[in-house]
Amino acid sequence: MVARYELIADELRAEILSGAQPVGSQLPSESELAERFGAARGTVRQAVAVLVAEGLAGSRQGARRIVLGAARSQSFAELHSFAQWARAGGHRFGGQVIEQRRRPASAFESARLGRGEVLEVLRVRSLEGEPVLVERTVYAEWVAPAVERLPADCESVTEALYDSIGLVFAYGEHLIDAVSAGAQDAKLLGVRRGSPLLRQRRTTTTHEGRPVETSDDRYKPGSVTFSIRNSIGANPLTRQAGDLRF
Amino acid sequence: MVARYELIADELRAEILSGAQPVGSQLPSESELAERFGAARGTVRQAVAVLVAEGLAGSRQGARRIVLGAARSQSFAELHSFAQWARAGGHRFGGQVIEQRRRPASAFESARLGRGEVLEVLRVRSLEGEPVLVERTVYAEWVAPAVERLPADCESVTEALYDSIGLVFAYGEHLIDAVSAGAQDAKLLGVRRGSPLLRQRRTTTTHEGRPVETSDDRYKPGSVTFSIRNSIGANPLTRQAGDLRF
DNA sequence: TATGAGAACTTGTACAAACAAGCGAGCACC
DNA sequence: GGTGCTCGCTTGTTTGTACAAGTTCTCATA
Repeated sequence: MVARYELIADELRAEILSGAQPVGSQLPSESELAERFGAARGTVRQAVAVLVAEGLAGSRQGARRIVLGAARSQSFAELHSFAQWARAGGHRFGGQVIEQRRRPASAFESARLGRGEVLEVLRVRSLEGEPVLVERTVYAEWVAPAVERLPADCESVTEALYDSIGLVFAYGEHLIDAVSAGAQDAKLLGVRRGSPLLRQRRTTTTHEGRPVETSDDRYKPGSVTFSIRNSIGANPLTRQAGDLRF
Repeated sequence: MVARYELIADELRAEILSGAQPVGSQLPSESELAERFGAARGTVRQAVAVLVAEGLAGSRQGARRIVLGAARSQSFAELHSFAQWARAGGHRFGGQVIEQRRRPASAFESARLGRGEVLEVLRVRSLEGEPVLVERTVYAEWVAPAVERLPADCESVTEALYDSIGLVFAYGEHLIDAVSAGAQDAKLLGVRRGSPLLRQRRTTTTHEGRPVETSDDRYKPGSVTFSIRNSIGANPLTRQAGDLRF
């Protein structure tokens, strides 16, 4: 069942994206929307809260909400899965496993994924036929068998794991910085050694908080950009002093 | 006045950060918390929603909320202002204007900041005595006079502008990618030309949605990392195909 | 021992009502 | 003409209630 406030949010979002509510304009008041949709004010509030969280609208006490932007933001799945992101954007994409092996977990890894063996996989993902991303993923022992059963050119690991063992990636933590390309990175991405790469290190867990994987993803510059919209009172991105530990 | 749910959120957050609620543990149910704080369930719900939005806790229907992480996330001010961020982290920091001049707005800039002249400022920010950030900021015409009045070694531009003209930065959009250091970047940051830099391009607006500035900030690698935590149903960071237009 | 139904618990959605607090326009006054 | 105040509008906070929907554990049954 889809919630009422989601439907209302969808409708309002569509108006913003279509330009019916241009950037800079004021949204109708909560009471007006409540009347229009025949819903309680609380429900409408939840709906507009969605838009505010997406960065489409801005809100402050006493004044009407204003439209801040008209760009669609992505779902968790699209952020997590290269394949789902690329597909949603209408891009041509692919993937290929370069190397894959089991090994004992390092101290750092066992702190995140649990003790025992881990499965390390090196993949290259391409966009529009060009390699843009080197993915070094380390899977926890309990998912390793399922990952090993995947074909080397598996398009979407996320979807394949869901289909095979019902695994759902639910939470992620991401660290973003820049590094210079190592010899292997350079070769795989077709850039010079030492050229800049955008690095995204992530750890993903299931609903229950059980860690599934950590990954070191390196993007060729110019291929991908991360984007966030924030406001006073609501912002998710943080900046950390780098300590160069890993 | 501070809202009740904020106080409750503060208390719960403190418990998580202190380790009284370790990562992976379950939070008390809403009814338990409601009783403990003598508040309605709705109020408690708002409080835990804050923690979920901060990425500290995870939530799904039917199951108890679990603690996901124990790292403090930052306020908007800390993300926006280098000075406030550095101060909150207890770092030694500084800043210095290298160059500053007015010029007509480019087509790209007048689309964001409005027509007319703009003020371009080149700053270097340092952390623990070392230069870590080159900031190329372009201010809209209406804030230019206030910016020009600032001293060259102004520590916090954000705070100074608030004090002098009551300007509040309320909304921001951020694009993050990696670039290689140009000759000027390299000289100012003390790195080799071509070495990787983490770039954050941002546009900031006031409460009313009026654009104030756009900036191109370049961080020395290893000095600063961006971090976000996300989940199914709530994630603010997006990935964009790079089009190298600017 | 496994399986399935069920009950208890927990979070999600929706409505209604009331008051607090901030904003902005309009108006009176100097 | 400008200044300051008031009033209406709008969003923010809080409480209470009811039901929907998903999870987890227990217990009876095959």
